[in-house]
Amino acid sequence: MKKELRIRKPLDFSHVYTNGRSWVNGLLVLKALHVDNSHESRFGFTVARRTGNTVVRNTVKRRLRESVRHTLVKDGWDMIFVARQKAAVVSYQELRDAVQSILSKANLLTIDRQEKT
RNA sequence: UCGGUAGAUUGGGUGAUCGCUCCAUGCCAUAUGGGGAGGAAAGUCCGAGCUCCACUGGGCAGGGUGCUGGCUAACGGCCAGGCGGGGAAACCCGACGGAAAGUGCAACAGAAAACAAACUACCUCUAAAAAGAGGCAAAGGUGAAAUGGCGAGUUAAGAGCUCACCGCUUCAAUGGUGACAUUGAAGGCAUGGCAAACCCCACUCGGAGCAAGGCCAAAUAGGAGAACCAAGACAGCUCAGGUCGUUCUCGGGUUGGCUGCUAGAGGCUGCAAGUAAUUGUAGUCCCAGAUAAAUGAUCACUGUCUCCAUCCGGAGAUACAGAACUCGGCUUAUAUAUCUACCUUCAAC
RNA sequence: GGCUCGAUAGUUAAACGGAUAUAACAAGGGUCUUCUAAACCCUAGUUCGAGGUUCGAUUCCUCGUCGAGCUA
Repeated sequence: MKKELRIRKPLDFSHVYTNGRSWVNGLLVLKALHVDNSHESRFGFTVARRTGNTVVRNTVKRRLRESVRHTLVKDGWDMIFVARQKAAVVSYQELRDAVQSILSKANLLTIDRQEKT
């Protein structure tokens, strides 16, 4: 995922947390805020310290990033995925299904659900 | 062999597709090539480099280390040795200076807990006995710890009171750079324990940390007037000295980027010096640089181990853990697998 | 990233190296009461974990675990 597509500033994070809508799943929490349709959507990932040690947390983040990369989403949103504690245990496949289901619940997927190549 | 001890290494591999990040080259919507976690990257327990602040003198505190010799940039690290303890042995462990400078502490028990004393006893005298006076500290019991140990002599009974051996202290000689060891002589029990209690002695330590520090951009009035060294700061406290300034009146704003940043007390191989830690020298290599955090995801084949199965094969597991300025150590966590050297109480051959 | 602290009943705290680890509140049981409250009595700690010093450790030292605070 390119640097421009990641949410990087603490100000942006707190902005989404306070003003964005949220959806919940068994594994994930999604916070999203509509900004502007002109540019692509940006993503942030949060894994709490109690989830596990650094290796586990990094692995969860990488899997989340990878599964979002393989999913087509609408433009113009800032989204933050917060991993819950169960997300450290499950496999990549389950995590990816969770990401897709929570995005469809939020109605942020494009109609064509095919993977990017 | 089993079992054990010490040290070292390893920390799965190959390929495909799709990505992330840094560097180089060319081109500027991108392409090609190359690099991309560890032995502990961890804990932040020590030490150093590097950067800024302080660096004028005096006084008083405070921290650290603690057998000896060496290594090192330095160390609380390492190597070698001494002493003490543990083990049958290989080997392992040790905050291992000072208690004859001073102060303090030792609950309960016990007669008595540190400087002298005497509860039950033992002996002598007065005496029928009880009791009293004196001698003594061998035996008893208490306790974590009890005034050298053991044997003999002496004695009213006993006792380093005397003697032999052992221990202790002092002195001398020899060996060793030294810690210390060995030998000899003398003393005649003085000098109990605790310093991870205060403390004394020797050596040593300025403070803060890459969010250090530097540059740029943005923003802004980086200012104006009055008074004073009274208070404050200059990084333990204090005195003197110096510097910054401080107080009152009027009046504000920022949290981005670049750099530091990776060629170093560097790695690997050989040779030489040294018991070793380590050092010297020759050749060769360039080996992460992110900043809400890169080093990944999926698939195939395969290595190792476990279980199931007559076989073909199948299922499961594959540790601890993620760089954040950089090194040298220490400590802690760690599935396995491999190699080298050594030991022999018991058991088997 | 760096620095500095702390951990004791369920909670908040106390403790001179020597008590059966103390107090308040909470919880449970009992006494009292027709019942409840109040009052009184009783119960419950691996002193965060592992080592060491010491005759003896909550206390002193070392290592670890967890939790706070400060620092731009």
